[in-house]
Amino acid sequence: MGRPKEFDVDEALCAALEVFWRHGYEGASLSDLTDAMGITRPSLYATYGNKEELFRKVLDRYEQSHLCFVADALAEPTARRAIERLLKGYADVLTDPMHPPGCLGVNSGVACGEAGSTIRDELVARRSLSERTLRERLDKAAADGELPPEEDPADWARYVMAVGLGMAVKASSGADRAELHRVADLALRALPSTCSAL
Amino acid sequence: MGRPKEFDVDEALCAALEVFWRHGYEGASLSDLTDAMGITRPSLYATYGNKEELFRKVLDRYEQSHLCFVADALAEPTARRAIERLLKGYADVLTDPMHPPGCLGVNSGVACGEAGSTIRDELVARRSLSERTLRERLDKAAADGELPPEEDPADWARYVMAVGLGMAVKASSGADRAELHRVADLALRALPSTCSAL
DNA sequence: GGCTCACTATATCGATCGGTACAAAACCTC
DNA sequence: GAGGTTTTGTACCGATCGATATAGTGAGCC
Repeated sequence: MGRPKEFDVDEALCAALEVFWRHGYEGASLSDLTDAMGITRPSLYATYGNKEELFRKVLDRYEQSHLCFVADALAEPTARRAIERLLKGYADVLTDPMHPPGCLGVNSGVACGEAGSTIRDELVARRSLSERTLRERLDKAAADGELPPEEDPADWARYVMAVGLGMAVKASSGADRAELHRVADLALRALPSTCSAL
Repeated sequence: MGRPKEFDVDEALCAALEVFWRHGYEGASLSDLTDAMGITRPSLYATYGNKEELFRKVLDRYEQSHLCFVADALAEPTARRAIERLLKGYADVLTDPMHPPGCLGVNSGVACGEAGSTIRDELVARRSLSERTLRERLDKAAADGELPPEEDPADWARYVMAVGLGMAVKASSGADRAELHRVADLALRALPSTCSAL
């Protein structure tokens, strides 16, 4: 019962994603958002809560629709293949002309004012979780003998994450897909030879 | 003639640097700045112009007082030593507990609203200049035979920059000095063996 | 001492920020 | 249709944004 919504909740969320992606969390104003989403301010609050909750919903959608390649990458049989697919897939997302350049999480969470500190913490936590997931994959590689015992999986996970984050900043600055793929190729050269043998 | 200033221009600039470094360009409000600088709003405008000009002055000071190690690093006799000193020195600055974590330029320039777009462009240009300077150092390495002819100095410069930028994001997220040094160590492993021989 | 000049402080500017109160409009059930 | 419920559009809230007008204050010069 009651009056039905005149807009598609998921479609509007997608429009909000575009705005947050381009301008970051604090850089995106409610006017920017409502304009892009094609809805009015009260509709936004009634449907998504407030700006912060909307951003969290956008984040979830972003991860499951643009970062979904991560799970497949980690499922690759070798650590080298996994890391390569991780970095190349990330490079593709960061420079896809269909979307704003760079990474939503990095664009929104590097620095902020007082208002965005909780969002910043949330993004730090999500990145930390990603690194942990990668480390666990590399733990497995170490157990399989793919990573020599003198190598620390945590160090390698941190290194791969750092390269990815750096690619994200470079993408925001205008780097294109080919450039980031070359970055990934050079980054892969650091892997121990026992990794590249497979 | 006239009434003398009651504050030290350079000291106040240093306080402004701290605020911008911590909160980014847009995240730092004029109230944050004047409070930290210990001066009133009209004094700020009379002395530094406006927020944007103040930030540019802060940027210049930042580069010459915290990024001054770059010139020394590039002057190292070998490319490997240069890159190592570049990354290690950068890691030290990013995690120096005397200052806010991360890089002023990265914290301020990844994403922004409408107001900060000219600042963003400026920061992109400065990073581009840094990468160009590094590439020219690697051109020399290639000419010296230190870098094999099949290796592209531009690719290596881009890779090193990406690693540095990634370390900056990780530092903003709480990574410490030792962690970033290990990232740098792994990044250095990618270098061709002809580089590491020296 | 008077004068000039640069700096300081208060108070405020219009614009925009995130967030809502209110009432008209559109749908359902009965 | 009538009543109840939800969404919509408008208009607005207090707070804060960057930026100033204006008046008062303190120093050097004649």
